[in-house]
Amino acid sequence: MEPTTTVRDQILDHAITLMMLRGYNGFSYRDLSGLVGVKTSSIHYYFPSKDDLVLEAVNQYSSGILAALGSIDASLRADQKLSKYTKLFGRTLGEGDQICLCGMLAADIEALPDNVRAAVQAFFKANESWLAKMLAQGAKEGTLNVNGKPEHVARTLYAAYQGSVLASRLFRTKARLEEVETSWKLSK
Amino acid sequence: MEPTTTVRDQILDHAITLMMLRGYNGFSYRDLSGLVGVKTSSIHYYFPSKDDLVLEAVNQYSSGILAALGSIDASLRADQKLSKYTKLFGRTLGEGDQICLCGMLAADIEALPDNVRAAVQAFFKANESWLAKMLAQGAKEGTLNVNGKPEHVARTLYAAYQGSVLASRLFRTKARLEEVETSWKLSK
DNA sequence: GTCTATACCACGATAGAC
DNA sequence: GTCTATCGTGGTATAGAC
Repeated sequence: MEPTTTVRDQILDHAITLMMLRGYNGFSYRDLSGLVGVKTSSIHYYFPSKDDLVLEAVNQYSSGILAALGSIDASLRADQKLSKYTKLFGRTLGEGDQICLCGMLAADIEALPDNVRAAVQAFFKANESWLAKMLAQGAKEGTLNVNGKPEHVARTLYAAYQGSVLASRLFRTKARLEEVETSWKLSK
Repeated sequence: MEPTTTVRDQILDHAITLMMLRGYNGFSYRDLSGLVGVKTSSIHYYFPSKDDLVLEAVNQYSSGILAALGSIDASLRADQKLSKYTKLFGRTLGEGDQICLCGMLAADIEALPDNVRAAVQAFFKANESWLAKMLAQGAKEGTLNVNGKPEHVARTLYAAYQGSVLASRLFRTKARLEEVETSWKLSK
């Protein structure tokens, strides 16, 4: 028996993928119509406006990533957690042509309503707060290079990940993403 | 006597500003028409296609930034150079709503032709190579936190700047950009 | 070099039948 | 819930007069 997905979920999934590829202004209801196999008017039934669609896409994407973050074994060393985090970020790259949905929407943010901005901000903060805890642990263990307050360095580290996934796609190489990890790891 | 700017230069300048604000798909010939005061057909006279316009915009933007980079006093300490670099990046933020043109186009890269991708890559590499030299100097002086090979750390540092300018706009605070600097500076 | 006029297509969105 | 049909708008681009 074929695993069934609702039309609504298919729309949402394709919208996420397309936005990670081309951004908010780079995909259309027509694109989704072709991918899902329903007319654009049916998509408006589920998501009356494009802004509605984007907001729900961010929420779904965010839930998925944060759940994966939460399932990282808390008993690992900090440098091991950092490796897991890099892998997680690497997965968003897909075939090498996608970037983090929230990084992409941060680029498009001036065209988006406030509720989307708030959702993207929340995603950033959740990541930064997870990284801050990890850095604090790494500083204590002596496994990571933490030059400053953890919450402070965490924001820089997260920015480095967002920037690196952008550069990885630009140069078509995953290496740039992995370099972020090694720039924070201490080899004693 | 009024300082005169050619129509062509005005188009280019406004195109750069608009793209730093809303990206490649977020501005139109009509927008430029309103800002410069000529019809869209006149813009096509100077830049036959939008891709032509973008390519020239990148080249102009790149020249300006790299010239500013080149004019940073070579005799400064590395940590002082880093501060100058942060200021340079902060200037691109404008009223707080703009990001680096090449960072923005990196987000839109899948919709752009190869010659634009090459130009954006060249801009990234030029910045990274400047930062690598600065980091090498900082490691020798003991003024900067360089954990790894300079060329390697430089790519991470540049990614952190690109990511931070994105986050600065998202959260409407310049502080995030300035944090990058302090994450690499050593206070002895 | 700038204009008017226009072609042509893509877009988001809605009304209403089924 | 999905469709057909359509509306209005905005987009890039071109032809041709001035």
